[in-house]
Amino acid sequence: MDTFDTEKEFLASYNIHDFDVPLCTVDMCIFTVKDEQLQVLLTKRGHFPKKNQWALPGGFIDQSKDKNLDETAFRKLREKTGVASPYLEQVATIGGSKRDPRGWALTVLYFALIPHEDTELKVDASSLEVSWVPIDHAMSLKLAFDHNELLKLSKERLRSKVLYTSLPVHLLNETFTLPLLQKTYEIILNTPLQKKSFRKRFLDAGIIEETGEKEPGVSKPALLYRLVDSNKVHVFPRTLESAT
Amino acid sequence: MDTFDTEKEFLASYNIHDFDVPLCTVDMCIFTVKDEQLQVLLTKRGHFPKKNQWALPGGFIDQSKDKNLDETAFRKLREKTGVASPYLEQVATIGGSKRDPRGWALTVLYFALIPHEDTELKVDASSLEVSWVPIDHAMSLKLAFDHNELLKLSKERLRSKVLYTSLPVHLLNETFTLPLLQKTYEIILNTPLQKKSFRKRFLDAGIIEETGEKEPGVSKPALLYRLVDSNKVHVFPRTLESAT
DNA sequence: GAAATAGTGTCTTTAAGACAGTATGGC
DNA sequence: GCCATACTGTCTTAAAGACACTATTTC
Repeated sequence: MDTFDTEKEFLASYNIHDFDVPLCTVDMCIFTVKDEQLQVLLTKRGHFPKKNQWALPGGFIDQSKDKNLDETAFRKLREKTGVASPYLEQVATIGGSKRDPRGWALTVLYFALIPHEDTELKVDASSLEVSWVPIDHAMSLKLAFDHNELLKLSKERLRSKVLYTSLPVHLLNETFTLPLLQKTYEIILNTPLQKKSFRKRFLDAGIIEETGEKEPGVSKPALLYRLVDSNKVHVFPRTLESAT
Repeated sequence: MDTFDTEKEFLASYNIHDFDVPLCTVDMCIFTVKDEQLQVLLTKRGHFPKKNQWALPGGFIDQSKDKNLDETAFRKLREKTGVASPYLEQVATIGGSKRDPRGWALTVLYFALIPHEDTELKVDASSLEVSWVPIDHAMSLKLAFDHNELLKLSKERLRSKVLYTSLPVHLLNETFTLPLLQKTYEIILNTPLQKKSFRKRFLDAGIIEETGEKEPGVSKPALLYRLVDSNKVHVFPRTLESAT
């Protein structure tokens, strides 16, 4: 070892294929709220392995297209949904010898939040079908690889962060009403919330502002709000007391 | 594509070396509190690339030894410190084309918390030196690869979780006093805390119990406590109001 | 005016911050 | 008894929960 005098010499002789390398992918848990339900995007796999099984969308890093990991995730999301500006967050990285029949495999799991109105589902070459699936139903399916586990991790991360952050805003359109936002929280947490404290929480935080418009509806119109800074996630000083 | 009729046929012809694969490593940010300072373990690299530079300990997945990613992290920690039961948590996974001269490289970053009394630093084949370095000093060094960035991420994750969890308990021995625990929080957060609320927080949470022993000292001895469940991290309902 | 939904007033509860006071050990 | 440090009492403050109340729109 280290028969090299300089880093340049070392690099000239280095070949990654001399080593055992794990299979390496990015998988996405893409969430939206649609028909008063939290839903996740699933694809039916078009190729081996696990051909014809439902799975989370994902795939390999493209070393020529992706300058970094986040770009891989953005690309996957765009390929399936056409959405360009989601909320995106890493959940975890799972690796092991048993999770993929091809060998030691590692996947970087992301979750994305998008307003479902923005999406136009695309069946690309790698999938036979692409569909929104209500989360409880998705969990009851037998997904490919360890994707049931990945989905569970993502759902738990989402639920726990919803208790103390402004994340669900990213499931709505750019302008939204407070009653709709509260409803979105309630759907994700599966529990009713107090109107008064919910409104106070957001209004005191100074993270939203009135647009001046109102949402017309069947009764009294609600004020429309937008985020003051659409890239910032607000962390509240206390968690909601939510039942499970 | 898909000239295969069965998954078995597909797998028989699959060879990972037919594809562009990223370099894949695990890096560790190992924290302890020693001499009233938050310190991190650094190693001076013994091999190319970045030979002779200080870096976070880390290395490749060993497909024969490591059944999953966490085992790689545990193994790395054991190799450097001899510690077998740390608190271990994934921070993030960073990947990109520019971070390693060998090519597109991905690293799974973990942080570990250990009581420094347990450690026996080991200079193994891969490093010339291994040392605890106070965090501020470590950040001022020019570390190998993007390890300054990895260190910053880990430090921020630690600081933010210390505000609402019981994490720092894992920096202490199995039995500890509340004044020492408070001191540990204050060192990490770099701010004094209120004694009364700090004690109430822990005692009301029901996560620690008296051992019946006392810590002898220069004045009134403090009661010794231990964790009721040493594997559980407690999440408090509110964050501490800490200045930066 | 009735129905429906948006939004407010106000009281309670919980847990943190501030800070002064008491307790208990070594010497 | 004195010092140092551990521990407690008690008041204040911030933000959530409960829930009844008022406001504004469509019909």
